[in-house]
Amino acid sequence: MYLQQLYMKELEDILLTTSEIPLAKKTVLNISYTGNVIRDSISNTLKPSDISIEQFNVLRILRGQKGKATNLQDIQRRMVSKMSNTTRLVDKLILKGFVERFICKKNRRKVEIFITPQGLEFLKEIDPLVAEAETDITSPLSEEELKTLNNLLTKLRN
Amino acid sequence: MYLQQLYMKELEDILLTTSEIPLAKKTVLNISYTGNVIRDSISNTLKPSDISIEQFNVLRILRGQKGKATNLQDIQRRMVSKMSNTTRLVDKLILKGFVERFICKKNRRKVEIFITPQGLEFLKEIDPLVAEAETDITSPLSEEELKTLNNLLTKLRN
DNA sequence: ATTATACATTTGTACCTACAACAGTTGTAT
DNA sequence: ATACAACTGTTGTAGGTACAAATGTATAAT
Repeated sequence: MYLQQLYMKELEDILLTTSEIPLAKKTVLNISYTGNVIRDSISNTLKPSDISIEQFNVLRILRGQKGKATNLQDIQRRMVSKMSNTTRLVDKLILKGFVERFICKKNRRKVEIFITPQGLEFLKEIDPLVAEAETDITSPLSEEELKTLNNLLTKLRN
Repeated sequence: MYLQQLYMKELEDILLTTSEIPLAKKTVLNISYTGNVIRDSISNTLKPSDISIEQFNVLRILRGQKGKATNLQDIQRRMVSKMSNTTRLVDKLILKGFVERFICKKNRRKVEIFITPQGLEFLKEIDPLVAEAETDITSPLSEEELKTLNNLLTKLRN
């Protein structure tokens, strides 16, 4: 806790200096840092449930398919962070009983992945916890500010 | 390339929907995703020099010390992302000859870490590349917009 | 002086990411 | 029909992250 506070304080200070650091560098740092803070927060929320953010995201994507077959490429396309290895992530979800994997009959190169009832049940339990964390994270900003922030981030990515 | 574009397009679509997703969830997703995009960009910039973002950040911190001794805690405090293991990062920088490590004589629990002339030379070469990437990333936004973005992110973190 | 406590770093383990090499499958062009 | 290229997923390796336990050192309490 002590270390964490010191560390935050130091970076906060850097990010508050209007000058000194070029604006471009400062912005890049600020987004990266905020992203990490958010990641940590969500990660802590999920920790008691013994699941990583990555596994959680895959599960949510599968639920979104509503029973339709999903192959690895589909999953990768929908992920927030690039996934060079969805294979091994799915392996772990299979071990937990949250997911099933079959070879696609129409195209044997593909694998079809489904969420199990246990997977759905699990998601149902942690969804509200994550939603709470999300509103908690964004609570310092008004609705108007959040909209502006979203617009600026989207514009930044072109 | 093909996959990458599809993937981006899909998330971009999600982030452009004004409704459907709660604003808090959308914002969290947007910041995380933008952070990843930035990370990838910087990472690609550093790739030809065979150094990771993390190692690069440690080197920059050491340079900032201007020859003063730096221990592991100091480094951790200044890092953008939490570092549960600076020891092994430093190990790799030592192997590359960019850094030296000594046991602190005043307090033998501590280690003192210094950047070597080769480390400084290396930084000098890649600094402009990184700066260019940073201005490139932020180029879609005006100076005013960047300032607003920084303020909103800082406010979000309280 | 001895013991307990805090500190600074290292080490071990499990998981994730990036990249490259590989293997099996499919589609296609001749 | 065969050869070749493209597709889909798996596996191996190197680095990074999070957490907990271990090691060695310094400081405080008694």
